[in-house]
Amino acid sequence: MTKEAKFARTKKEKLIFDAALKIIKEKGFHQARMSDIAKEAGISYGLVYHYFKNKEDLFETILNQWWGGLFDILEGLRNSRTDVREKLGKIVQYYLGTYHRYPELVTIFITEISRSSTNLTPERLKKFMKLMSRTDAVMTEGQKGGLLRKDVKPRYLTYIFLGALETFISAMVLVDQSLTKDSQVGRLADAILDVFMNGAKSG
Amino acid sequence: MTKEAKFARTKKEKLIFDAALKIIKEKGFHQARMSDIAKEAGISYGLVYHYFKNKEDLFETILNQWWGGLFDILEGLRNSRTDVREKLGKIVQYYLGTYHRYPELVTIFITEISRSSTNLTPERLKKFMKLMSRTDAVMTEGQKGGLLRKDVKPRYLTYIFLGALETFISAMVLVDQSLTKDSQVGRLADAILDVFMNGAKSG
Amino acid sequence: MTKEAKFARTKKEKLIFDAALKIIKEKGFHQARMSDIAKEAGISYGLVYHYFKNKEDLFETILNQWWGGLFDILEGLRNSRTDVREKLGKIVQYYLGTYHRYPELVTIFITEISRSSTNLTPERLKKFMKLMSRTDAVMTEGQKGGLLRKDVKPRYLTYIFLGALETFISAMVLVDQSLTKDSQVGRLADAILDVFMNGAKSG
Amino acid sequence: MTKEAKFARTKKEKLIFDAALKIIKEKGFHQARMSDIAKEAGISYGLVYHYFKNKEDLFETILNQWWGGLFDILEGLRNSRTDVREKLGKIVQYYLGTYHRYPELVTIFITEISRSSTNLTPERLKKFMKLMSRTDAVMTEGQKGGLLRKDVKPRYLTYIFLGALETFISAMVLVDQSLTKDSQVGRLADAILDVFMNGAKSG
DNA sequence: TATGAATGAGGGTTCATTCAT
DNA sequence: AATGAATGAACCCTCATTCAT
Repeated sequence: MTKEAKFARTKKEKLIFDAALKIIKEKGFHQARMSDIAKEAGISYGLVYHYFKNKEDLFETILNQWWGGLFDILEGLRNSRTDVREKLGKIVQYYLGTYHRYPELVTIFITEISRSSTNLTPERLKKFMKLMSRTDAVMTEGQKGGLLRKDVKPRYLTYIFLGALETFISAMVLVDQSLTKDSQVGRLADAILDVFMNGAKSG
Repeated sequence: MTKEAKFARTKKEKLIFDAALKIIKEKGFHQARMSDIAKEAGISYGLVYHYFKNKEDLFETILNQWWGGLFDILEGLRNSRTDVREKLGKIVQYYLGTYHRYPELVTIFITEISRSSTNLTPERLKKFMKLMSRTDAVMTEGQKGGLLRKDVKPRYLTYIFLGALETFISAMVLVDQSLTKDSQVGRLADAILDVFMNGAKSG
Repeated sequence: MTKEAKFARTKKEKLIFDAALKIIKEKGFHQARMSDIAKEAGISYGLVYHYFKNKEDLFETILNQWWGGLFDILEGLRNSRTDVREKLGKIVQYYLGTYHRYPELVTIFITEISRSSTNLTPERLKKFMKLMSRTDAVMTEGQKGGLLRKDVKPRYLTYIFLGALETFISAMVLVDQSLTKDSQVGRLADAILDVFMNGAKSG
Repeated sequence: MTKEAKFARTKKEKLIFDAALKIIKEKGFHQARMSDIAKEAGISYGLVYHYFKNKEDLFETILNQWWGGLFDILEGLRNSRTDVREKLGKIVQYYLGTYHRYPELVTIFITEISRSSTNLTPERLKKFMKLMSRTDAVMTEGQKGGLLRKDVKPRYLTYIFLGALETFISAMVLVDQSLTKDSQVGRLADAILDVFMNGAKSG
């Protein structure tokens, strides 16, 4: 089952979805105009409202696309026996992998949600907090298992880990770098993880 | 010379500046209304235009306040002989110290600029790139001096370092945590730096 | 010949008609949406256009249903030899009787047409004027026959008579009162007529 | 204190108020467009929103103008010792007098409120019910004092009285009749009252 | 300096109507 | 007959900016 199957019941819906993705990435949530999206999708203005209740609904659909996949991953980590590094690797892979196929989706998440408190409805904050606490759990588990240092709060490790990961991606966005090969994705994931685990220090 | 002196030629100007800071933090750049800012400042909205050319000008002034201080620090690092860790510490201190005194300013920078490509005018992108390359230089220097690992591109180290730092702060913003004591600032700075340098791994 | 037969050539047509009646009563002419009507009728909204040219046509059909019956009555009064009170009684009975069977139809007539100049197309005004002049004729006849006072213009008597009648009904609508028994209708008709003829004064 | 003083704090407000009155009379509440009102008032679109929060607020202001005066009258009747006929006369005079000076205001009340259940918000229904019960009280008092017949419910008398009055006026509106002389107002009032009290019957 | 009235270009949303299937 | 996707003209409301006082 592809990711698209989750939301795109019709071809037009997918068309609008992708157009919205592009426009929001360019202009941000608030600046994205419905008319821009319609034009980008090559359809009439009113048709957007045929498929989505309103702007908010369209945006929520987009975000849920991201959150859905992410929570699937996080859920999978809960009962998994793999070690911390591998678990964090799964998270990195979700970010990078999704960026590989849906660059705009990841960009929107990072720039419009992960940071901007402006767009944080209570509903969104709740999801965000869930991401944090799930990652915390991985960190705590790592500390208990003796793999992660105990002198730093798990929440702080979460901040640093996710921050490194997200900024990495958003910086790539700025210079419009795309991940065209799967090997690239793997190497980047390793770099991020390795620096997080072993530090930037040499030796 | 105080930071205020750089821009606040008059008391009213400072009043507007601070009001804008607060409103932009709450609502974001685009959502911040001039009338909100005027109301917050306790003046008529016509007067804002007496002191600032327009919305853009007001926002640019605010951002320059941040950039000015940051570039002062980065400039100071160029010819300094201190080691890498200390140099990065200076950057961390600028972020945290400014957050201590001007929480909104740092928040705005991180949420509205550092990530959001939406607000990136060419002018702003230039400044952003300068921050990147200056930090790159520190990393490169660290690699040459044998202090930083050489198997990761300096630019990548920059991403990870700044990302960890910025997300740390923006996450604190979300939970509305403030840094009331200088000792807190120091400890946080150490934690961030230590994890960046030595990694999250125990032992 | 039933009233329905006048317009409802098909079952679907009747379905739409009744749905429109209900929706218009609830929301008024302009606020009634074609989609509401279709949904109420349980059909697709495209089909409404198969049976009625457009919104205006549908509404006109509804109003003609009312006017048709009313003019039948009024026509019957022209050459009738019955006295004034009985003639006015026939009018009252048409209003109350139709309200009994088609509450919405009467409501719509009173609220959307009888009063509101908003919805008055020249066509409708013409019909309205016809009602007035026909009632005038009854009043004039009553004056000539010595049954009605001559010191008040027939037109004024018409205003007062129809006004009392219509407000009576529209007020009942407000409190959602329905006429479930024929005896009720008769009593109400008597009350209205009696007050109109003999006045509210005691004795 | 003039009626205008109650609402029109500024000249522009009055300008908008009068323009709205005219447009609403012509098109009805829902069909009245803010742009029409602005154009009619000879001002820019946005200025309407400077003086009135929104369409609803503007319309409410207009209706309160009517209700305010009417309730003043009704309140005055409560403790008054004058007889029923005179009390009802006061009500008639308020309607006709206001129509004399503000034809649109009365028209709007009758066509858009008194009848149309479409526009009846709970707030408005409350006011409407107050009018009814206050008039009921006058009728009841008349019955107790032996002046009005007791075989008809007070509420029914209210319906007939107000209905006659309102239809009288709305019919005048239809034929665009205006009351230019005060003497006309008095004579009409007498006619309505006399028919209501003594009936249409001759002798 | 200071005020807030005034302007008008947008942008979100609704809904009657058409039309391909 | 029947469906509902598709269109686009309206219409409400916001808000940056200007300007007379």
